[in-house]
Amino acid sequence: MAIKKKERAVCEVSCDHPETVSLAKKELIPARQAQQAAELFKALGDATRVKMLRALAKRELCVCDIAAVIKMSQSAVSHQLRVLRGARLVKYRKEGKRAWYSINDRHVAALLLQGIEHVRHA
Amino acid sequence: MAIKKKERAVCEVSCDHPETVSLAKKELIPARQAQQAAELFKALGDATRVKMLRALAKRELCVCDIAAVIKMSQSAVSHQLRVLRGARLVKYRKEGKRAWYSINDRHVAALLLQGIEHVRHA
DNA sequence: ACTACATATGAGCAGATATTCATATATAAC
DNA sequence: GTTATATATGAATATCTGCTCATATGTAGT
Repeated sequence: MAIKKKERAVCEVSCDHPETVSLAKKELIPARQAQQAAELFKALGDATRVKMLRALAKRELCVCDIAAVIKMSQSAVSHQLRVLRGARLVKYRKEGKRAWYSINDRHVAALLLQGIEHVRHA
Repeated sequence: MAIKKKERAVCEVSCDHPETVSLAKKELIPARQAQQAAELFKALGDATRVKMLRALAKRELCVCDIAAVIKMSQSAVSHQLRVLRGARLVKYRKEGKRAWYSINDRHVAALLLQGIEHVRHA
């Protein structure tokens, strides 16, 4: 009974196809990788950030230029840039008062564009 | 004064580089596309869904098998499958009581794997 | 030192999200 | 029909997110 209760806590149904399930379990993505991939996609999963990244993929821009281009407040842009920095999707350099942002590398750009292309043809 | 207030509502700073900004504005991704791409990435932006999709990319699985593989409740899996269906990331067929799910197409699989590869080498 | 400006950040709030629990729906076996 | 099983879904809840507003930090010019 204790055992039955424990099993229920994990999975309350029992239609399992043992070989398939054990194979799939062996090939299951490690939790850490899944979490990191999810965080990457999550950082891409906001319309404001997609607009920003798409613009930054074309050219380096300073914060207030980004704000002007996508028509959002400087504060909102700055907060979102922090998210993008945290996910290593953008890099930046300081020049006097300005901070010039650009997309981090071509892999990020490729991923972004692939997502955009996918919805364009769907 | 009314005008100044309106401008502030859009962008309260004024360090714009006019040519760069107007170029970037011209190339700005349409709002609708940005929204759709964001929704696509958002659907990929959860560790549970990444695990599910990664498993479904390898083979077709029924709901309770998915639950067993990723060790989550049937209900939680079913709710997440709805999200994945909504984003057209998975397809399914009914066979008696069972629902067999698989990844929708190779573009989705490619996008997923590209994201996973990116975090693996980062 | 003082002012102006560009950017970053913390608090607060409104809306979204992921899970659990209970239940509904649908199919199959008896 | 009744019962068992597989899946779907609604409600409730706790957590997270994205924005605004106010303010802090840092740099340049006077």
